[in-house]
Amino acid sequence: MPEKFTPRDRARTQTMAEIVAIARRQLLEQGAAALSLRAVARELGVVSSAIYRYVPSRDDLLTLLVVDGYTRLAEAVDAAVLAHREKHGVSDPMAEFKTLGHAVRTWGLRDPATYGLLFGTPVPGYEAPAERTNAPGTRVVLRLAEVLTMAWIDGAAVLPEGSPLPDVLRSELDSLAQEFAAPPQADHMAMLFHVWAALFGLVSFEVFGQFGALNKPVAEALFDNGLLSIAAMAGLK
Amino acid sequence: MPEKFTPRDRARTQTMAEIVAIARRQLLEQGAAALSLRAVARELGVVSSAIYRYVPSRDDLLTLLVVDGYTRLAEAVDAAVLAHREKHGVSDPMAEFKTLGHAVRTWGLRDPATYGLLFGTPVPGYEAPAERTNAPGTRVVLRLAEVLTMAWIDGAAVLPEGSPLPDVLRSELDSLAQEFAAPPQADHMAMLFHVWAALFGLVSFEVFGQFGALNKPVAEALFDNGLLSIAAMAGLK
DNA sequence: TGTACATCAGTGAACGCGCGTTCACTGATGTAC
DNA sequence: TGTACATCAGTGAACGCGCGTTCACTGATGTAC
Repeated sequence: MPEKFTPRDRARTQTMAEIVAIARRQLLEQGAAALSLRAVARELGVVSSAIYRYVPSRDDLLTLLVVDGYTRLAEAVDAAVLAHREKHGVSDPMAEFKTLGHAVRTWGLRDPATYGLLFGTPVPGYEAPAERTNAPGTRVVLRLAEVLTMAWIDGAAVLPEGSPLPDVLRSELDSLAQEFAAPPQADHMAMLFHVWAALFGLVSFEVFGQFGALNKPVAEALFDNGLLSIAAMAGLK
Repeated sequence: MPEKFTPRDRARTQTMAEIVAIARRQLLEQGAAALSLRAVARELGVVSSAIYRYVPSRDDLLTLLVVDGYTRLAEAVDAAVLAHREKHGVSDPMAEFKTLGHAVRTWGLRDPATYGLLFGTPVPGYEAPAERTNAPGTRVVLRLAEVLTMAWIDGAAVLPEGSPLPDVLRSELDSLAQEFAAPPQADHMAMLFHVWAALFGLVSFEVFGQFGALNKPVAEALFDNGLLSIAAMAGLK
């Protein structure tokens, strides 16, 4: 049974895409809490009730934006990392890590509202449905895990030794490690978390304006230097 | 000219405090964007226009909350660090750093809404007035700077060497270092930033629920382990 | 100490606004025979 | 290929709601003489 796409079908998917695009722009201009179906309808050039043909509720529109945001971020990151591999091979994990980090930062600065929706203050009264959100939401950590794991496995990075993990934590991380395919030990999982959090901490401070006014080249150099320190924390040189 | 406090004066300061407390609770329940003067007035048991005797506008109420939040956080951090010094003397910078970190985390988890107001997505359309916000907003970094600097100076911590900072960054950080009294070099300033960002990245992920559901002892152990890694990044052992 | 006036907290009505969502409807597009 | 029916996008009116802010007011509290 070959699927047929009628003009109506095509119009529908196009309208859906337009709705998401409009919502994204409004998010950027006024924040998640101010996102309104009526405003989207208005900009779409359609009466306010018509929007319900496409989106069942305001919360659903938010979910659409969340999924779209995670996906775009992951695609930006993947594209950057894979392009780097294309060019230089897989031999330089430090460069890959920096590429990944800069991709996150660039994306966040370009679309701070969506970045905030994904990594900032939760929207009050809204909880993203895990079954739609988990898969796209974990793509970046998984890529990060891949980069670090390859380095740890082939010896390009050596985890600095610290005090051993407490047992509760160790067992929890060991079972979590299964899902991540690669990192061999709980210590690696813990470090992965810390690197992840530190990276997004750096980006969040800049995107949310916590640093105050730094001019662009300075901010960029500071971030780059931060990536070096974080990499060193993970034993990457 | 001795100041007299009439009953009216006392009533006023008390009402002001009550307004801030109510606003803080509403922030917690519904988020910054939903904070409304009318709702505060309602809960205060007063007609909606009466609130204007105390707060000139909604934005001003937000500023009050921001200042109050920074101040309470700084006081929690200072109290924890100073209590630690009281007990153990000043000789253990690693313990002081961990104390500081845990104080930030505990405070953030206890009042996630205010934490989000200070360190999360900016409230759309609102910009905190720097002249009221800067002083309380920098207290925690300054304390962090103090802890790290003491360690760097007396040799308890040694900054790992990395590639030299680019010139733009170095000169910017050198001039910034003046304001911070202590860290002798631009490299220290850069590391201070990274530690600061990494610490708040860790806390933000947990407060904002990015980690998903971890039970309490696990989350705590993971955080504690993260602090160790961050400290190591700064050369603290 | 007592009185006249000024200050201030709180009232109640009103303004104009935008929101999410429902509903019965019209007319165009698609489908089955 | 032509017709009858079903599906769907979009309309327009309406619902009940909460918001920030202004204004003229009343009555209690504070201050100066």
